[in-house]
Parts: sequence; structure tokens; C-alpha cells
Amino acid sequence: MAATIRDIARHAQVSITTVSRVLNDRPDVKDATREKVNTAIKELGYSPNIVARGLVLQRSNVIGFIVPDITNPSFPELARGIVNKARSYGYSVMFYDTNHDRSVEKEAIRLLRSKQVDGIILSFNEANKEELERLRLEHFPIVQIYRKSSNSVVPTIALDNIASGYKATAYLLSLGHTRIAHISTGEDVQSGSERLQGYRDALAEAKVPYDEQLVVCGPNTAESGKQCMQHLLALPPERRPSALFACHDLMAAGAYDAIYDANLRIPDDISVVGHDNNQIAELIHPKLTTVDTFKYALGEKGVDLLVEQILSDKPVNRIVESSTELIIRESAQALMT
Amino acid sequence: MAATIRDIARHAQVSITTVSRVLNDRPDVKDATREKVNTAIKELGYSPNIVARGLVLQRSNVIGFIVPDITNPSFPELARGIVNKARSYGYSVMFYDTNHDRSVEKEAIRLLRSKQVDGIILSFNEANKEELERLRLEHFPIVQIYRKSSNSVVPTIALDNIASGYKATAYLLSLGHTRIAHISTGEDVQSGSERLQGYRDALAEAKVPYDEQLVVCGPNTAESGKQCMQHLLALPPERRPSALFACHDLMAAGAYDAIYDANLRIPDDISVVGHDNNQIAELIHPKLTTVDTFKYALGEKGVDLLVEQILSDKPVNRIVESSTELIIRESAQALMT
DNA sequence: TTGTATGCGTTATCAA
DNA sequence: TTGATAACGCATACAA
Repeated sequence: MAATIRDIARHAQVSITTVSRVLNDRPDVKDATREKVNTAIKELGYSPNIVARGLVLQRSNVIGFIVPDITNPSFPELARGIVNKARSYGYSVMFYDTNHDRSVEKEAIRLLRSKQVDGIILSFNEANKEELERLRLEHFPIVQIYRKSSNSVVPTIALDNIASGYKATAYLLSLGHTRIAHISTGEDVQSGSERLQGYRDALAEAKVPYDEQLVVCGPNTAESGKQCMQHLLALPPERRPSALFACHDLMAAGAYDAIYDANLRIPDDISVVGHDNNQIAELIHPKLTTVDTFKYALGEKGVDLLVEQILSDKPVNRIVESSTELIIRESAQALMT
Repeated sequence: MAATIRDIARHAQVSITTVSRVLNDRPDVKDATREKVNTAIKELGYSPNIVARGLVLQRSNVIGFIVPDITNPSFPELARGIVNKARSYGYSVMFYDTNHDRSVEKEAIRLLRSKQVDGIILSFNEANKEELERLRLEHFPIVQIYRKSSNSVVPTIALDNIASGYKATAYLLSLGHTRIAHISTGEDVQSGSERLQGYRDALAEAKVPYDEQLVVCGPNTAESGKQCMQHLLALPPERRPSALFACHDLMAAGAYDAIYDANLRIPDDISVVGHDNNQIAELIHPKLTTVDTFKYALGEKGVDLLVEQILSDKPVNRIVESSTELIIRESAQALMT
């Protein structure tokens, strides 16, 4: 049985109030008594019960973190940023992986609140609107990752996907490419539709006509990236792209596969630019030119935004956008004419 | 302010005891009263404070999970197995990433215990012996991942690395290779030394002499895998390997790089087998033949082992070994003679 | 079948 | 500078 504050009090011949004072570094304790208490703490190997403390202080110093799938390559780094930053604030992180299941998302929220977390950082698969709205109405501290829900005002950390899609496309244009294909997760996925918008903006600015045959959509998996690319390679030669912008590195990796299967070379025959700068970008061959999204920093900013809400009494309704940066590696080159 | 059991009692005109009975599905409540209480719960949107419940029941239904680096590709899947299995047992998971820092490991344990977790699953970078021993002496439920500490008896979930190293090597031997190189994390890392042992066992069984020039060591990173491979390719032609077994997929991916830089082809010029079957194995080209370690299942087994300790009064000192399986893809082929 | 009273480990109020 | 006592939200022994 672990020692309690009462055991320390008895052992040091003082009241539990005094022990509590020592534990919380209060000034109004005589040095001699403080000493007595501290040795008792050492002798009994006492460690305070933070849960009981939380009960009276009405805060747990725990935050929740809910993701749809931690094996999605964007999340581990984000998670790291979150737990480390949280630790620096004195918060622990309770973690849920919902496997994209909406009912699990609901359950996770319910459980986290039952466990009295002080706030929740979450990335919901589809904007699970009702849940978020309910939390917002209660002024429960919450931070949404990535998704800027258009008509809601949940505090969010997000990317400027339009700008990053523009950057990737503009880079390919600067290399002389005009037939630039785009593999996208489609209009239904917010990040996908935004990156597509950036792609279109860049084309428009360069006065390159938008060719809808060059835009193929599928879910964010390598397999789907491969299929999309196969689709593009099946176009008649004169319509075929000389470059590709894939809206996720994972899809770019799948596209590599299709390109190799067609006995084409990267970047000699086709240039590829990805998005996200996941670990795999440096592992596939040739190393993938892609857009870094600074996920670790994004996680840190998420914690900042959450803690701000926890400490503030007035509602915080802010969207924090994180910057992105094109990382030039080996998968794109100037168009040979 | 969230409603409490007392609010429900008042609202339903019953005692808090009765409310508690309803909450815990006790049979000794008249249906009519149960109804009254339940509607009160609905009306006030009440959700029980599990932390307070934990204080009296002396358990939190939370387990801790400590990893050195969640971005290491083996961990996300393991984490998934753990949180999902834990959820099925009614446990939440408090997560720490120590960034390989020993002092953070210590702090994480201290914090988790202060937060009254019922048990901890951890993977310590080096066997942080003292900490583990202390926990074991207190009969605090704990499960160690991967590392079988030789002289301690901390419950562990591990891999049979000798068998898996043997499997990988035997496969290359069966393809006719005799000059099989091995990229290893070295004798200092337990998994590395065990896989090396399996490699040697397979060679010995096939009566292929062990050539220490063919074994190169480095840390588990792609960069180090590349350097190791460069080292091997620098051998005089007659001593050069026709096949490679890398003890981690990440190092195999690095080796790919060195092989491509040397203008050699995989598997035509050199066959490669990795270990771990991480996501990247299917993304690099050609797809990597490797050994699957069933990380999700391993996480589940870890939770089983931990919950067994939590529920049992007698100490559990068991090492659970998980099986491994060779996954044949495209990176190895029969030796051309 | 229901309610009263006590305690889980801690902090805060107030008095000494 | 110290201590007695009442909370925090809940479960439970015991009484009614």
C-alpha cells in the first residue's frame, strides 16, 4: 500500500496541512519542519496522489488526444510534438486511436470527459459536427487538427493547403512542365480540395489550361496512388503528363510503383512532387521532392492553443495556420525538350 | 459546472446511494426509481466522474505506455494494438514519448504512478535496470516490450529474434546465395545480437563459413544502413556479397540507396531481405522481402499480460514470445550462376 | 428497496 | 508558523 500524506504527517509528527504546505512549496513553513517532512517523504518513498489533488483542484493536468489512425504517417510526429509540449506545461496525454470509427470517436470523448481531462486535441475523420458543437457550447477546451470546418468556429491548427498546393505546382511549372497531373484525395476531403485549388491557381497564373483528364482522385493510400498513376499512364501519348503532383507522399510512393511498372524513369521520364514530407519521402528512390508540413511544430502549436483555452475564461476562437515549405530532393527535374 | 451524483439525487428526489446503485447497474432498485434516476441523468446530461470513483475504488482504469520514440516505424502499430485492446478491457492509455532520454523515462514513471495508473507498458532504450527493479519489487504491474533483460524477471513481450534471423538467412541460402552479408545494430543491442545469432546459426547449419567482413554494424537508421552497404560494396569483387540480410527495414532502405548509387540492381545484382515488415517495406522499390513481427498482435498481448498482473494477486513473471513470419516480396531472387 | 454516514487522498479556509 | 476541519465526487457498510 502506497504511503499517503497522512502517513507522512504521522511519521514527521506534524499535521497533514503542514505536509501539504511542504509539498506545494509554500513559504509559511519553518525550515526545521520542512526538513522533518522532507526526510519523512524520503524515508517512506512517498509520492503524492495527483488524482486526489485533481479532485479538489478541479483539474487533472491531463489532456486527451484522439486520432483516426496513428499508423497514418503524419500522426506520429504530430503526437510527439503534442506529448513533449504538453509535458513542458505539466500535462500528461491520454491517447485514443479510433480507427476512423465514428462511434469510437464519440465514446472516446465521453470517456475522456469522464476521466476529467482538461481539454482535448482531436482529428476527426469527418467533421463529427454534433460532438464538436456540443463541446464548444459547453466552452470545453478543444483543438481540432487539420480540418477547418467551414461553418463552425472550433479552435483549429491547420495548414495553408492552398498555398502549399500552389507551391508544389509552381515548382513544376518553373521547371518547364506544362502537362502536370494531379493525384488528389478529391473534393470531399478538405485538404485534398484545397491542394487541388492551389494546383489550379498555379496553372491559371501561368496561363496553363486546366485539363481535367490530368486530375485523378482516390483515397490516401499507396495502392490508390498506384491506380491513379496507371490511369494517367493509360492516356494517349500526346495527352500524357510529364510531371505529377500527388497530394500525399503515400500516394506519390504508389505512383512510383506504377511508373516503374511502365518501365519509365523518375525524374527522367516523369517528375514527381509529393506532399507532407513523411519519413518515406527520404526512403523511396529517388528521394521525393515534397512539401514539408512541420508536423512536430504543429503539435506544439496545438498544445499552446489548448492550454490558452484552459487558462483563459473568455472563449478562444482562433485558427492557427502553420507554414509549409517545399523540400527539393531528386524526383523532379527540368523538362527535356 | 458539470452535474454531480448529488444533483441527480436531488433532481430525482432520491438519495445519492440510490443514484450510485443505478449507475452501477445494481439489481436492488425498484424499476420506477431506476426510471426516475435515469431521466434525471438524461435531463442534466450527467456523466460520472471516473476519477472520483477511482479514488474510492483504488484503481484508475488507466494504463501507462512509454516509448523512446513514437516515430520509430515499429511503434505506431504496436501503440494501436495496445490502445484498442486496452479499450476493450475498459482501460484508457496515458502516453509518453521519452525521446530516448533516461531522465525523461524516470520522470514519466514517476508521473504515471502519481497519476495512479494501474500498470505500465514500456520500452526502455537501455534497460533502465534500477527503475524496473524497483517497480518489480513493489509488485507494480509492468510489461516490458521487446527487451528480454537477461538477469531480471520483468514480464516481457518479445520476439524470437534468433529464429527470425535464422529464417531470413535460411531463405537467402535456399536461393543459392552463400556470400550473404548482414547489416546489424550490433552486439550491444539485444535484438541485433540475437538476429546476428540467427544469421550465424543458419550459415553454420548450411556449412557456409562465417565471414566477419560481411557483417557491418551501425545504428538503426536509413543513413547508417546506407553507409554499411557502401562499406560492403567497397570490398574486392570476389569477396563482395550476392545477398544482404538487414536487421531492420529502415537499414535495408538505406542499403537500397547505396546499391542504386553503385548502379547495381535489386534483386538482379544483389538480393535483399529486411526485418520488421514496416510500412516502408511495401513502398520502396522493389518491394522488400522481410520478416513480419506482428506488432499489432504484440501490443494486444502486452495488454493481456499487463491486465493479468493487475487482476492477479500473485506475481506474474512471464515472457511472452510472439511469432514472426517471412514475407516474400520482390527484393530477393535465386542466385544466377 | 432505500437512506445515512464514512472514507478515498488531497487542498483550502479559518482559527489558534 | 501550525493545525482542525470541511470540501471534491463517488462507493459502500450498515441501518431502517
